Amino acid sequence: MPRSTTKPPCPIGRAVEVLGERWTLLIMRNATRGMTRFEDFRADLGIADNMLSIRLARLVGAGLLTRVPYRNDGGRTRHEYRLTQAGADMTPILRALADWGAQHTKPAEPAEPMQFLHQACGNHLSTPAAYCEHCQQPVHREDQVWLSPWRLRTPYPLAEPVPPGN
Amino acid sequence: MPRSTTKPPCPIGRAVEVLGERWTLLIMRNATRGMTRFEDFRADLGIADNMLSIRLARLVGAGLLTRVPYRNDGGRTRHEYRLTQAGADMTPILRALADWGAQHTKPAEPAEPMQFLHQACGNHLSTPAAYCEHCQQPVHREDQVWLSPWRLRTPYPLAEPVPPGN
DNA sequence: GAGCTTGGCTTTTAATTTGCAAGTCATAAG
DNA sequence: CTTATGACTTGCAAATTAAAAGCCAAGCTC
Repeated sequence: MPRSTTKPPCPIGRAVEVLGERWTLLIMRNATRGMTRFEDFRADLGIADNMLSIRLARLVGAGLLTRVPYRNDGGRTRHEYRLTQAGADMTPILRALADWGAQHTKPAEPAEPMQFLHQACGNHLSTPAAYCEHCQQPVHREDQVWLSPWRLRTPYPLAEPVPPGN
Repeated sequence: MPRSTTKPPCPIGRAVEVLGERWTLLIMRNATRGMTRFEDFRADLGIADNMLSIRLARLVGAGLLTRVPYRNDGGRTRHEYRLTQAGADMTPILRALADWGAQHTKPAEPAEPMQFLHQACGNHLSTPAAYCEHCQQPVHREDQVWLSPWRLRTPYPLAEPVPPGN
């Protein structure tokens, strides 16, 4: 993988460089759920153990996870992998993936849907929508523009989807 | 890639099955920016053309993009790749990736930051936070719980990050 | 009007990544 | 004493990705 332009100016591209390898998002999902141990990741994901080693090392190197000793086996110290702040900050990404997956894909076997709840009251947390503080209102997709100054000095609208009927 | 459990009960896992291959997120980012043509994707991403063929075909098959004819070259019809509704619904994922990338990674060369604006007024759109309609307030990470019924019948809190000082 | 370029691919072959199996080392369990 | 567990590492096969070349029709170049 000769990453021609590493560390591109686009933050989405940079996020994908760190998070876009196979297994990485699933490891971070499990870590967010509270999983910390090598063997638990291996068993839950069904990932090959050498791959898991490499992925965990990369995530530690990238600062999303950190190795915390939890037992001393004679000469060898056992570590668990805990989220750093950068790792914890992935929750909005995971939430967005979950919402998309729930809306646009179906499980092989019917399953109860995943839910996101407010601990205090137990009610559902609403899907986060873009919000304009200035206008004090939510803004939907077709009313937002993006600005990527390294490509274009002016804001551009998002591509409109083709209407359902062809 | 012997995907042992395809179409898992977890919507994050299902989203990753569709979106998690190399290049896919970047193709969808560019499509969201209005890119539609094979040659433009190829040139912008630096992806090998055979890979691009395969990825576009998979995205069309998965219903995120659709092929729309735009020219008839004698025997051959040229198509462009346009977003479907499912593809357009990826904006929150891209937004979340951009926010994370902006906060936790740095470009090789300093660059003006990417911005998300309200077309009507030109002001910034705030980062979407989880919101509890019932309590009428935003809910931060440590006050939310997730429920994944196929794993556990009770809601679980999200893992806390280790504090910065080791 | 012969030749070059463009757009969108497909095919072949090479490099890289992933997966599987086995090995290691030290403590714990039976 | 034997087996199991946890967290790896190493070696090799299988799958995925990349690089390169080829194709085909239209359009443009001189």
